Amino acid sequence: MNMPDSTSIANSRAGTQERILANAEVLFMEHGYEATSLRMITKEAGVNLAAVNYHFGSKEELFQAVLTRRLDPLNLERIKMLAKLEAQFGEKSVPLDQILSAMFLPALQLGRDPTRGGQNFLRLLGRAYVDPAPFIRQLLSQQYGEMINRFKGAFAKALPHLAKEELTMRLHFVMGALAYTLAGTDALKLISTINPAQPQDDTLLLRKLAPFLTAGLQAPATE
Amino acid sequence: MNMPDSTSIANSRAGTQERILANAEVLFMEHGYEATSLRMITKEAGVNLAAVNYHFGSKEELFQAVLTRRLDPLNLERIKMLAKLEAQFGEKSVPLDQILSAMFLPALQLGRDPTRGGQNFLRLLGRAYVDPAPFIRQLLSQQYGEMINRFKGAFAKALPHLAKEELTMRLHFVMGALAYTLAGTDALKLISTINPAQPQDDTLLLRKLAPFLTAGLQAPATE
DNA sequence: CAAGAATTCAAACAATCGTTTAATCTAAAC
DNA sequence: GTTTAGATTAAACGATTGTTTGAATTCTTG
Repeated sequence: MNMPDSTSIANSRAGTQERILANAEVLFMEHGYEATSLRMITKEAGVNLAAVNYHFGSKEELFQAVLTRRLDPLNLERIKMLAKLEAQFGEKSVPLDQILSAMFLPALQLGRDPTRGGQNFLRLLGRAYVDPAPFIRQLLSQQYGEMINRFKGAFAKALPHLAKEELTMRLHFVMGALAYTLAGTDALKLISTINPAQPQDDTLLLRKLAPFLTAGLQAPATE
Repeated sequence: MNMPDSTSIANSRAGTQERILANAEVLFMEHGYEATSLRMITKEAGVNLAAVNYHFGSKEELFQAVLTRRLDPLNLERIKMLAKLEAQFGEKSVPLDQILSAMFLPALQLGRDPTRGGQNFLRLLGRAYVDPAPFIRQLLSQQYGEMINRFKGAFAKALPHLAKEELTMRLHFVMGALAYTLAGTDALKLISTINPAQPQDDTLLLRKLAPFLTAGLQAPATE
């Protein structure tokens, strides 16, 4: 009788599933995958311990669900944005800063939107980039594969002076700086003590990153 | 009677301690801190399980020992190299690429030297950069604090057009790209399939990174 | 309302974790 | 050779891990 939302599937299910996902996202971000126990998650979510295995199957599948829920739409958005730019510029190559903005802007918007995970998810993503767990590496490569290849083509067109191998490496550096930037407020404190009183402007960091990477990508090719 | 090496401390001790450190380095790198158990380490090292607690006190202290053993000399070398450059240029600022080389060259040499941990340790270090564990974050900040501040001064002198905050962020990006580059051969495969047959030239990656970062650091300041 | 599927629940599962204990062994000191 | 401190060992500690079970409960469907 009660129908809290308009989904066609059972809604009592959506309630606990959503609570698990939301709390797992935060806890995985704070402590990492291995150091986060299912008991921490279920306790924080206010659901029974067995609920994770019932709804998701295993801890690994839960992590996968946490990641793909946000990552799939994000990467689709990026690809759509790039496609629009490519259509707009036709035969000409899309300018470098606009390619980069197609990568960053969707992530920026997601970071500002708490209903889509916000900053929490971006940090979780940054962590996952360097997690050694094989199932995470495999998950990321299949989640990112298509998006990266599409962008790689656009970059190659915009940077014709670069050999294919060198371009690959530079994209690697771009991803690294991006991942590291997303990964942590903590890490910032390592370099210097940024005024902790002033509210952290997360978008500022990413807006400063784009010019840095643009210049790096445009650097002359090495011999 | 038997004296296998010239250390003044008991040498049977140095044997197991060294075996533990060496194997822990590899395993921590492969699986991360949390996912590596003391039983994996002691079994691989061929020593008793209790040996870790006896010689190092705890798992955390073992990890600390693994890190500082390589990191202390590395950062000292970097500082010494920078000091030499600063003495050479006197009042003038040290050129940007030479500052960067003072950061990278010692790491490069360490990566090529298996007796100092080689590529294994560099990857472990890259992982530690983004590990959420508080004791790792604290350990790194006290290990890196002095070195980073010294280099920050040199960078500020070489890039007078940058506001202090912007410079801090750019150094953050530099560390990110470096950490990510060090962290993984795996991560490379995420971006593109680099010919797996050809033996991976680890130094190539770092030599390509320097021009990229130099250009990024020299980018005009944002408004 | 009754039948049945879907979900939640407390409890226990076997396995593994880091750490500690006390006995055994080694090797140098007197 | 005896003593003594240091190192290694097997075994067990209590706690926690992810997962499973079967009964209790809730919800949807006829």
